[in-house]
Amino acid sequence: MLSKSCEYALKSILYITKHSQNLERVGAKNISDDLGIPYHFAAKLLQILAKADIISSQKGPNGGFYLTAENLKHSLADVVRAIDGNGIFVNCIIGLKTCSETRPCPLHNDFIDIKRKISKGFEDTKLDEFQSKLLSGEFYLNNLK
Amino acid sequence: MLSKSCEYALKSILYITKHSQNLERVGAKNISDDLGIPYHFAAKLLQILAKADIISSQKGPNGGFYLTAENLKHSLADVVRAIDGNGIFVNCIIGLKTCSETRPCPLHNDFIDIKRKISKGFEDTKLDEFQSKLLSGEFYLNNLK
DNA sequence: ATATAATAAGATATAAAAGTCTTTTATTCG
DNA sequence: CGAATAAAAGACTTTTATATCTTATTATAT
Repeated sequence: MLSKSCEYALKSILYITKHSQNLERVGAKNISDDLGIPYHFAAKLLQILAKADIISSQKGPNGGFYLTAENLKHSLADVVRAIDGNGIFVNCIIGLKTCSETRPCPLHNDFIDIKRKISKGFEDTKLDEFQSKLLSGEFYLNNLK
Repeated sequence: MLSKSCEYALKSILYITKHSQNLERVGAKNISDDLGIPYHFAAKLLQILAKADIISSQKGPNGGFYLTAENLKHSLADVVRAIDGNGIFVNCIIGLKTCSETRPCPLHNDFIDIKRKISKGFEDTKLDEFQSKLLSGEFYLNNLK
């Protein structure tokens, strides 16, 4: 469904959303340790997200990743697009490049609605609305604790 | 979303469904040529499907792959399960092994319905009901013609 | 018997994804 | 200023998925 990289990126941004209120910074090390993502791998993904303006970063002591009001307006779909591209939202289910409304594959009609639902699922989840939900603590982000 | 192998398998079974009425046989060569799947790769996938009793096969001259009434009762979900497993239907969207109803990840509730829809999409498409639809000819199975 | 075509196994190649390591740059703070 | 910190950047390796090819076996039709 999603690449491992994308899963990691989503977990990471959920982690930052939860652990960074009012511009508080979270280090790549914490993210990597708590979520069980290899450090350098996490760092790379965070850099991509920062470059795409989905998260903010600060170098140096007490530096780390954080979310501005602007950042918090992003949806999870933005994260998916930054890492995996938007194939999952638009590509033909059996991988036909020429599949379209006017030249549909046999499964096209059965899956347009499903793809719309997937799209909506990621699009509707904006980080700011999500933050309070995350803080409630009834959700789990890793496999260990 | 689906692995390339799974896309190929779905295309192949749709091809057989369309080109094999009443136990008529379709060669792996035809499938491979018409769908643009490397011959030996297609053959391997078809063997998996045959072993899983999703399609039937016949060796020797005029042999090939075909669908019995029994085979035609299968859904596309069976094909997906035979090739990719059922992860797409049940796995956590961010890959948490411990994600469940009682220990949900932050996205769990947003995606249970979507996963159900995906499941239903593949499950509802039984080959027999599908055959007439395919024969109408308003659907396309390859990128070329 | 011979030709056909699936079945099977395995060698090899290529590409993409995942993971690791090292160096550079920006920033804070003593 | 200089040392420490932490992100940025990019090179590199490993692993996994995909693809290609070879060779041999088995079943079946004519």
